[in-house]
Amino acid sequence: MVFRASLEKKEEKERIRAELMRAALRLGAAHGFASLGLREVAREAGIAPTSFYRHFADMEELGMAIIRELAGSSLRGWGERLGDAADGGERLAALVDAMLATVARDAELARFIVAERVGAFDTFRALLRAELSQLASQLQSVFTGKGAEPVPPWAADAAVALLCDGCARALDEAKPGLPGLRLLVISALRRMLSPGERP
Amino acid sequence: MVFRASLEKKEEKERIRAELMRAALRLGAAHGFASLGLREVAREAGIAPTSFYRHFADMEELGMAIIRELAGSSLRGWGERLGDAADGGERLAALVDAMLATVARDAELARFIVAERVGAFDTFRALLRAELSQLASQLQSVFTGKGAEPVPPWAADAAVALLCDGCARALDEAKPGLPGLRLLVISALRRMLSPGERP
DNA sequence: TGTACATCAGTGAACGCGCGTTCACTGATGTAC
DNA sequence: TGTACATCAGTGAACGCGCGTTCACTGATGTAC
Repeated sequence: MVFRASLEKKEEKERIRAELMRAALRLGAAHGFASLGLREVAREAGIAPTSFYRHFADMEELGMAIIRELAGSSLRGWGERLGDAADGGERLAALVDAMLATVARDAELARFIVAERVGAFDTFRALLRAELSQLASQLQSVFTGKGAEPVPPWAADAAVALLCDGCARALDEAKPGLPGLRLLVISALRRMLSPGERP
Repeated sequence: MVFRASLEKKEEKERIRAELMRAALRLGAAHGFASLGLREVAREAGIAPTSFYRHFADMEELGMAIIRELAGSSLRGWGERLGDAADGGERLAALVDAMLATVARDAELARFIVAERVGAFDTFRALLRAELSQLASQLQSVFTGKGAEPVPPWAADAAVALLCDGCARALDEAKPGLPGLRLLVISALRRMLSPGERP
């Protein structure tokens, strides 16, 4: 009973903390994260402005939590999908599908990732670069293992950049389910990662 | 005399207008364009807050002017350098050098371009996409003309994305003159645009 | 078991401050005749 | 040439408003004994 009550209290705090992150993503997708105010986010999350401080010291700390927790788990999910598939072609398709699934399921988070990756906030760029470099490492090892010619690190980095660009383009598509973009991104990734392959 | 005086007055207005754009780029590089206020920009430009309205209706209009005038002319410059060089390898080097020259000469503008290309402001994204798609068209025609295999449009778009990613990476480099990045970007562009070439 | 105390998430009042915008005004320059 | 008027970039005062932050408080939950 004591443990249960304790869990409920901590869960409630965690719920509000998550709500603050969601509120920031929701508002940030519309006007940009940099333009958000603490009061604006608290209002959207349904709490008093002063309660914000029970969870984060300021907006920058909130943004860092979004990157480490929400963006990080999404990007790690992409990497896992990459390892699941069987051969090279399927692996790239699985990776792109994971990316497109994030766009479909959580467009606000996807916008945050592609925007802050190159935005004005140094801290956010550094954290996202660290997350994305892990994906590049996975790409490199997965695609080097099978073929003759090893994938150079710069090609893996370029592939990640192409994936993020595809993510940004998917966010701007009028019809989200349009299959054209999916194939274009897969083609670009294949060209970058397996330049020696010819049909 | 009448014409000369008229020119001087218009030149002075143009000078302040340009100063407003520069001030916005300077401040935006530090905190993000979306976070900028009209008063903050006017202060940085050395004019009274109310004078801002003599040039732009609001911050969005200022941003659109930055894209159309400053960013547009820089990007058109990249495309011109692309046409100048002789063969394929030199052309890519010239393009990347033009991009790196923009980073060196005007890092604030470069940051604005790469950030707003994928930022939260729909208007800015659309305008920048239009500018960059011209560069993609030039890439496609230049690299299709010479070889056997035509460059598909998606590869030209991907090359532009790689160039912008290289621009963002150059902005984050501690040592700006470091030649390593230049070669990496050229390699990625070559792989994307001439997949059939083998030494 | 009950009692007394500690912890801590959420709150409302209050603060000083900078914001975007309006308005009427100044003064230099351009135009008409 | 001079004179009278129009234009218009820049300005300072003023407005109401939302901001970030502080503070002391409430009340539910956890802990000690």
